[in-house]
Amino acid sequence: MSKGKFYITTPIYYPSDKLHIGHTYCTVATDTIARYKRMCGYDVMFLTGTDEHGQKIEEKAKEAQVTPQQFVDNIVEGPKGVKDLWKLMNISNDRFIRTTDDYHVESIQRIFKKMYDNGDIYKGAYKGMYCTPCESFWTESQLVDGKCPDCGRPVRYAEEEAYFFKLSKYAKPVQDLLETGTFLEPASRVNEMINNFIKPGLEDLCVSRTSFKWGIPVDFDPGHVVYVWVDALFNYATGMGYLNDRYDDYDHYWPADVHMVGKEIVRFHSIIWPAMLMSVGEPMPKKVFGHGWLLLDGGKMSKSKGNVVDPYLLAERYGTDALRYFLMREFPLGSDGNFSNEALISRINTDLANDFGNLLSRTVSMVEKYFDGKLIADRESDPLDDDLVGMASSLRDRYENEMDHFGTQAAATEVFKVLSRANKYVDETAPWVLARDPEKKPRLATVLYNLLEALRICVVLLQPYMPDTCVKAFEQIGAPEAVRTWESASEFGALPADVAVVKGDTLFPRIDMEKELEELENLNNPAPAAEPVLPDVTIDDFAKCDMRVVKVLSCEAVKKSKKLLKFSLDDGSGTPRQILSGIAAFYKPEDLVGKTLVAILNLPNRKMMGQDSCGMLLSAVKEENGEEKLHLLMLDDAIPAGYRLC
RNA sequence: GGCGGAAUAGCUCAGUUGGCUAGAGCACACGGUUCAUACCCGUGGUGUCACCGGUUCAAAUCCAGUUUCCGCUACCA
Repeated sequence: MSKGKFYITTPIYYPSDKLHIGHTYCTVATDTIARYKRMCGYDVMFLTGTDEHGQKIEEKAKEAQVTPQQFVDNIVEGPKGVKDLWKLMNISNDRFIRTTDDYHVESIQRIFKKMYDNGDIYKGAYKGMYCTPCESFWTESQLVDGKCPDCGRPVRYAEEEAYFFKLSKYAKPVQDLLETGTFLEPASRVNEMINNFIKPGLEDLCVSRTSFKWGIPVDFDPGHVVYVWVDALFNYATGMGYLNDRYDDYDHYWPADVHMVGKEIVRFHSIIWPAMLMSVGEPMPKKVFGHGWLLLDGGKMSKSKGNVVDPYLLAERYGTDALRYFLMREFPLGSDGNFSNEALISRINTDLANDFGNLLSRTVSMVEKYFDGKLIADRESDPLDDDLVGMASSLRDRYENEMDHFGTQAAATEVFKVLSRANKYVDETAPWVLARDPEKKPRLATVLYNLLEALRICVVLLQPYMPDTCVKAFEQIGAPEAVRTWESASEFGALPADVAVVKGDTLFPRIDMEKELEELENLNNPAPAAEPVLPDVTIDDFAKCDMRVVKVLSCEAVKKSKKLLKFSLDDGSGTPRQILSGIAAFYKPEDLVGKTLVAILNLPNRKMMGQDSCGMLLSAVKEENGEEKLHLLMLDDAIPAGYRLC
């Protein structure tokens, strides 16, 4: 009965922080595909996990004053950790690999040795500019004014003994792999990889470090730890038992059918990973699929921007299935999508509550009302039925077509076209009119049966998206296990003729958009504790500040600086005063010319970017959503320059 | 700087190899309906298809150039 094996993976996530909606997106996408394949009858293996080594985690653990192992244990296994999140999102992974698992560590050591023995890993020197206090290497381009970008101290040229992987040796076969077939999708990424990396010449890859300890030791050379990408990428193989005894289905599942990855790591999966597999003589995965990102307001989600979206909050508020559906329906997998609360709620209301939930509700209600919950077996069909029956019968084919190319968005759209057609069918057939005439009972039963069947087929196909909701829907329309299958989705008429329904809870309650957006806003931005008022000062202290009204004579951006604007100001003295202000992110220089502002004049002069700044412009500042908001104090232009504030 | 992508309705986007009066969903307005979750059904579009040339019987689609945005990547006084 099995159509063969299907091995699919997510990237293994880096647990230096809690995961956000972006990680959730990737994992839900992989899960949806995995569930789809299982439903089709494939022997599916779905692997996800965490990539737990590296310097950053070592540092984070140090900050938190725990061991690195304790640190990652907490984020992976702890409350609201990675595993909890996947449980909440109803992720159906068959295995979960942690790169700190014993078997993985042993495998990696064997793999490293294997590549060393066959000459693809050799000892060399890692060269670069080194900052001793930070224990970090920097490339020339990372340096700021020739100094360490972290601490600003001088760096020196240094060499560190390290192992290298002969990536260059595999440039040609990797290029061939990328250029032939459909190894890397979307195809637009292929050119990016070839033009940016392969054509300019691949450099050998540094695969060991001595500057930190939190990693897998190179067992034949103490002091070296295996660098991330060897450690991380091979999880896809070690998780199946490659070179370890923990699992023994590597031969069965390898090569992977799809590695789902974010576009930021396409490079590692489409160049380095194949090269390393070639080195150890293993077959290539069949496909790497680079999905897009969820953007917020058109920009990348990032912790420093403070705009990460919390999947826990959304799933708990709207339900896991609603969130899953939204993520899969709103954007095509290959491109970026804009996430917004408004889009989420709108999608839930229109698709799930109005079209799907309400159709189920009205259909089941009518069967209860007109037939006491159990249809009679008599039938009377009508040409009015043909369109709906035809669409529902052929839905599986259109859906399959899309799903086989990761078209989760398009496949869901096809399903909803049928649901929408069914709503129209209710209107066309007007069952409430039929119900008034006892003679029309067979016709009425036919109409309601057709609706239940259309629903059933749609629900079968929605299972990969919304597993829990679909079970509830099946229960309501009285669909036994046998008619919840992939096979049954292509047969219109699989439900028993005298099917009995059971009205249940509303699947998706409608959400009041305005109210909800407001509440979300409050949840995400808990009214910040008003900044405490500073300790008292005396009137004399205040009087020491010489604050004056100034007029902007000219204003220009400071070259090479992202933040600074250079002002020439009329302070009433007759000589222009120069002040530099770090507000370029908030104002265009030309908009400020002629404005009336306030400056403190008696601050010590200060050099910025080599230029003098004589005083400081006053602004109103507040931090919102982790983002600084700033407004210059602007006064009535009627106030002349040089007036003092008191 | 190099390579790539994008620009279509108020919003989000479809539009395969050139071929009917350029489409969908959302939002909005009006009408219908009462089985249903204030839901559903119908009707409603004057869009310079970013701009400018060109090829063609015919261009949102192909070609050259321009602008803006984005991605990957490199680098520099």
